[in-house]
Amino acid sequence: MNQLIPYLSVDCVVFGFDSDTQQLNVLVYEREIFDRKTGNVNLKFPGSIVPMEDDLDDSAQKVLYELTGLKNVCLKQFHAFGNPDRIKFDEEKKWAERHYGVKIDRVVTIAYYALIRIDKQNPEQSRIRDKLKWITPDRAENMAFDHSLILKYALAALRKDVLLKDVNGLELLPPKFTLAQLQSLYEAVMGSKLDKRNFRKKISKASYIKPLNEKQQGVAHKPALLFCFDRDEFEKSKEDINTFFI
Amino acid sequence: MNQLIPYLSVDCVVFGFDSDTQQLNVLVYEREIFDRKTGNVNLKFPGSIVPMEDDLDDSAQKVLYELTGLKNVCLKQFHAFGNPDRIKFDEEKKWAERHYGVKIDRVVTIAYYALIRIDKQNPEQSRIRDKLKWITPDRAENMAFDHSLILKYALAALRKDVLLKDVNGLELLPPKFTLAQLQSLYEAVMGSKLDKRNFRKKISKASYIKPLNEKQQGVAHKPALLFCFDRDEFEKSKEDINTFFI
DNA sequence: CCAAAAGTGTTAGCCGTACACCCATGA
DNA sequence: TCATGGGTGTACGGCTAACACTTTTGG
Repeated sequence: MNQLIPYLSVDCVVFGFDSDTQQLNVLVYEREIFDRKTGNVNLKFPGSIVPMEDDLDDSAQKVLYELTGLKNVCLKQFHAFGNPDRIKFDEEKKWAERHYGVKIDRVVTIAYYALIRIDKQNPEQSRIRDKLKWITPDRAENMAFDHSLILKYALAALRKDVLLKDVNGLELLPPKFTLAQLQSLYEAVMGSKLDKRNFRKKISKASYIKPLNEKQQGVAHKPALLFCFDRDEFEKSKEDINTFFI
Repeated sequence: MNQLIPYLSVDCVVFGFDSDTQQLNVLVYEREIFDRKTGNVNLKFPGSIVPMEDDLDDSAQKVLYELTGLKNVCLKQFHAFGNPDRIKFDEEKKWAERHYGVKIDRVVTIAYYALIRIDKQNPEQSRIRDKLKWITPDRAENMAFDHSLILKYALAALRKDVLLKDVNGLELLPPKFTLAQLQSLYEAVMGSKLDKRNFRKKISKASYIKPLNEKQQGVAHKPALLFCFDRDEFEKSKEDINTFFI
């Protein structure tokens, strides 16, 4: 028997920021199914079918928890993908059927992005599972289903949300960070270079980014002052946006 | 038999702008079902269940076409609403079942907003059906299902998209418009007052808003110069956004 | 003492903001 | 001639953008 209405799933584009390479990364799940070597057909974003009784946001949080052991992660729904042909091949359908144990012809997915810290010291991070790995967005062509498209949308949504402070990119940084890390994060998200002095002048006016009395340690150059992020001040500062771009 | 997976629907929040009252309006469908007089429980946004073989965006376009006779309307998906309890009452379920002819326990809806011109001269507008009416957002408390919440999200999404030029508010104005109309549109969308002279200075720098050699007629005051909107210039001008709000 | 990244100031032009009066038209 | 909304300019302060050298540390 074929299904009569589309299945519903959530998929999570998990962003991390690697301060060493100064690049955004995304967490992908590696399926070991096809031996076609074209592109990244074995890579997909982690997701799951939404059970009849579960809320969408809860489903997404659950996926994240199972992957990373993290709770209360910054998670944002950004688009629903519902092209009837988004599961392109029969073998994809079979994979999905094996994976979920139901017969599947069509799945509409609600996509979320999440911001987490890539933090090798953090014990919770060790829960990031086998079969999951970080890749950079430019290596994400030709993923399974329409997941390369989902990533494009996720990046655009992240950029938009950061521009309007709908989300805070600082979720991607460790609790104590340097201005250089912060700048390279903004550069990675916006996809453009910024002037160091002008950037610092601007940031010094942001009440929600606060200097600590603490410096970097063990670096072979002048140690940088560490800063932290004040969530409450950030929330307050959102109200000041009123000008529009012509 | 109860359903095993959620139904999927699209709902459309259709925005229009009334230049006379200088207010945003939304198009609502009036159900004549309940005689509870609490709030607007009989008002909902037009929508439909998504058939197994239809694309989400196409479904939304179809809903709009059936309502207004308009094609190629500016239409933007902004959020999926999937709380398992969003259809709150048994009588709501029964209404939905009568309306769609299937047994319904849960519906996840993908919400779109659309921008159309309220234009009494336009013959296509005459196709706006009985049972549909324009109301202002502040009169939309307590609508059916979670539609009051959907409206809040729609307004926020519209504001955000207009701020970032992801969408053009000018879709709400007639092809030839005055700067006063344009200003009151921006004020309505942003929810704030703007200074006339400063607004005009800003607009005069926007390459995509072009003066015509034509004036208002039949008004009991100095007739205003008419302007029009250049879609191509608008698309080009999007690239200039690179600064972020601190 | 060398390499590496941190940290810092000035200038010029542009943009946002605040503010008040005359003009063209139809009634 | 009056009521109505259209249309205009200026000055100030703050922001953006462009640009290069000194400082501190570990190796």
